[in-house]
Amino acid sequence: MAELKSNLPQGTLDLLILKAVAFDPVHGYAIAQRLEQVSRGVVQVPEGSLYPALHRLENRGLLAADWKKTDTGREAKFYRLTRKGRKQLEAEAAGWQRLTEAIGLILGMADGGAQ
Amino acid sequence: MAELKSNLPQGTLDLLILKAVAFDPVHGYAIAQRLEQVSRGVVQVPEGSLYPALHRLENRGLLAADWKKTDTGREAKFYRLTRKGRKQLEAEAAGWQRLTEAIGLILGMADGGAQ
DNA sequence: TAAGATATATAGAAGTGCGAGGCATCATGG
DNA sequence: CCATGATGCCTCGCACTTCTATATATCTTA
Repeated sequence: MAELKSNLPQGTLDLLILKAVAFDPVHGYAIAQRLEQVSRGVVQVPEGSLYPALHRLENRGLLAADWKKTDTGREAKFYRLTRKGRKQLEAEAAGWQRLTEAIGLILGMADGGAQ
Repeated sequence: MAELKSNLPQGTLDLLILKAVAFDPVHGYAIAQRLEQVSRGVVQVPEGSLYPALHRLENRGLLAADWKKTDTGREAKFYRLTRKGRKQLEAEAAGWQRLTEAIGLILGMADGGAQ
């Protein structure tokens, strides 16, 4: 069994959370599930990473939260994007794309070809 | 000026260094320049990140180093991939691709469609 | 009443990146 | 002859994030 766990690079989790919340208010537990589902299990978010990240984003004013009832009738903290958070999401998404393109260039370097 | 500094996500630097060294032995200073050039300036590697990373990779047995003379006649530490390092590079490159695809799926989620 | 899924939270450990500094050599030009 | 800038290596310590482990509580089902 090789390493099937795909640890998220530092800073990436915030972007994913912002994106997961962008559509409609969701509570933490569901965010993790949503990310895992959409990424087909590649992205996994342990709770010890998720909740500190949510509080971080809330403190920075990128997320806001309200307590509501879930479908199952339990109280849960539903997070939503603030205006600032949406802006941040756009910026981070663009930055991510720039970065992946740049790294793509590097990984595309010939390493067996000529020079 | 917005944030023009492109911080590398944690763990990515190792991959880039391994790749930069994969073709031929290079010394640290040149690795940073190579990465910056190929990525068109998006990836920047400060020395405070570079040298600790090189030592890390050497200690893990992924890189090996020899002192040689550069074109300019100066002594420099040339790093090369070990067999283990090459294997690691392949694994990390594959992992990176899996990850970017997964994140691509997430970022591709509709968030502004309805409502 | 026990188990398992749902749901939130914190503490501590571990790892990484980066700024700031220090050292040394070589080429250039005043 | 000496100052400057580019080359080239290195370490210290802060800051930040992630993960493992743990604690708590509710609801459903058996």
